[in-house]
Amino acid sequence: MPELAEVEYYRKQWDPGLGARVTAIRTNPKARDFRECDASALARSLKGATLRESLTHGKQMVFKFSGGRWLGVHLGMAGKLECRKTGADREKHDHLVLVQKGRELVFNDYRMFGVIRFHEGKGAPDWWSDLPPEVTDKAFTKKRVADFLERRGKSPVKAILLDQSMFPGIGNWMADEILWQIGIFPGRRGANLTKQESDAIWKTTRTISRHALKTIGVDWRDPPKSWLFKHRWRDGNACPRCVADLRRDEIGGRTTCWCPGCQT
DNA sequence: CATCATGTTATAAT
DNA sequence: CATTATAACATGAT
Repeated sequence: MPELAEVEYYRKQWDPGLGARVTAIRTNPKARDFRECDASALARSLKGATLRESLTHGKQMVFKFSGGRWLGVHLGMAGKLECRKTGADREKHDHLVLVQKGRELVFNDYRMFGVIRFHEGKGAPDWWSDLPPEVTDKAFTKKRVADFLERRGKSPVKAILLDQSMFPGIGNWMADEILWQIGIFPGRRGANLTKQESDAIWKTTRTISRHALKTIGVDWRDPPKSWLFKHRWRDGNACPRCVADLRRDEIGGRTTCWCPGCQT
């Protein structure tokens, strides 16, 4: 479910635990989410540590603890973070629970496409420090986007927008929204886009990301009704901007919603 | 029972 | 070798 704004929303769910010690850990070490780290070593190390800070980067999150302990969380397709009061019911797919006084910080992920990472050491781990510039950052430039469209020239632009090495945090709904707002058909090949279209992808990626962070990212509030967002779920829904009915097709390996009237 | 889901990646194909 | 397409992952909703 989560793209960059949803990830920001979930990051904040653990804010009540900032400044507090972790008194105990519960893990489900068999969960696929632990395929990149040792769940029992993580549990041993985090017990007694204090949660200091949390950050997002695209779809990635990191929770920093006292003693140079770094907990990485990727929500995959169905992961979520919750803060529950002590004594709340345990749920079926709670795979990591950080117990604090009066509360529990829970990672729940029924599909187990998420990833938990852990690092102990002074500096940031590679999985955090080696990430590409965020799309809202100054370092995310028109030129980087233009060069990338060229390099991925044979791919449909929809697939290019989903590539996390250039567009960290962009997912299926945001990619559709970007192309719909500009009026580009998602199946167009990267190399066939004009300079104007490339610049528009750069700009619209940033405006949509910023707006989503200010709405969904704050309190799961819907983005503006004028966006494709709320209209994209059923084939045949009317385009909010023209008379055409929206279509859903598999483009770039993912179900894609687009408007045959607006996107060419 | 078959299909689909806001994600990533190992492997196959070009 | 570099890039692109496909299958697989695990579970639940429709």
